[in-house]
Amino acid sequence: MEFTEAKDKFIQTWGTLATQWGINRSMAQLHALLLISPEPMTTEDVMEQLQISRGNASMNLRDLMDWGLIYKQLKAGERKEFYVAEKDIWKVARQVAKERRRREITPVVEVLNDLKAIDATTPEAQEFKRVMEGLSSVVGFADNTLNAVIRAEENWLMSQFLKVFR
Amino acid sequence: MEFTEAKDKFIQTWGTLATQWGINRSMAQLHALLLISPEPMTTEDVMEQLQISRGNASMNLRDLMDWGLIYKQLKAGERKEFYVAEKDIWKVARQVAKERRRREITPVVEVLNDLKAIDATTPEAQEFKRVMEGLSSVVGFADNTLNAVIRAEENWLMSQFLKVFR
DNA sequence: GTTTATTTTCAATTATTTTTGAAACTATAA
DNA sequence: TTATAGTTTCAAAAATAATTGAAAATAAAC
Repeated sequence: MEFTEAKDKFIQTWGTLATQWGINRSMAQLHALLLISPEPMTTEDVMEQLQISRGNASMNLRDLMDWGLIYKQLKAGERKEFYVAEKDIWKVARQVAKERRRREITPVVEVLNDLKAIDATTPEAQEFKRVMEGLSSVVGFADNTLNAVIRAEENWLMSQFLKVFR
Repeated sequence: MEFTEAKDKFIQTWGTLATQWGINRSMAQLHALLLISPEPMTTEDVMEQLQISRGNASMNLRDLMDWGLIYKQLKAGERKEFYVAEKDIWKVARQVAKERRRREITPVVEVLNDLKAIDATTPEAQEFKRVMEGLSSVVGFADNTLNAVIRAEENWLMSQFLKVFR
């Protein structure tokens, strides 16, 4: 396969995968592009490569910074801002795990805790409580797993352990 | 909190969470509703409870069956079809892990394998290859983790182990 | 066979999300 | 200070995804 073709396919594939996981395509494609770029890129660069507008680029670059996946870089004598992706791919994974946990899991854990506190008089309420308790444990498991990823660096053991389940 | 209120809050919360993970709201809400219902429900029942159309109900109930999260049930003497959710919450989790793996992870693994096979002549191509290899290992890790969940039943050890990282 | 109850399909509509682009803003340089 | 280069914002437009509803299909009952 041609390099240019491979690059396009990667950016495309990454964008599609992201969409299925609730992340918008431009954001994923920007990330993909910066990941494989050996050089820092300007807003102009990414706009041209992905054929997207300035506004779109600006907003999604900012979101990527909020997620801790890319950084702004200044070059001496240059007025423009350059962007570089975090290249340590495990750090990227940890960062994604961290953010999704914070934004999505934690709030749900709280709601579930509230919900399992109702008093179960009717059969419906009993069933409800049972389901809430079950979900709590599953969500708790997901939470632990994400934490395991987040702390994988400190826990060499973890990654070794998971290999067992190949 | 009132039971009816709790029920609504749960269905609402579940729908929102699902949206953030790329699953449509109706499907998630249908699932939530059936999960907490002690009795099998007809299409009419769910339409009324969630205030959605027949078409919407029909399509999403079918999707939920494709995901292996709910079952059709026939009642003697009744012409209508009844739906029940899989109530074993760990089975639900395994099923979701299984399906997402099959639909999303596996195809990406294949693409990445293709992409890391290009020959790296230019610095760009070298960087590209490096990133593809890194991503392969991360996606491989995700794959292993999902597999661990899928086989959790057989692997009591797994769940115990993850508790360490609480 | 026909009638009737129920489910499914899918084109059209509606809702939601994403993207655009130009104006407003910021900061550096002259 | 004013001009200039670059960035951000956000209302409007476009694209995408979800939902409706009525017609078609299916299947049980007669």
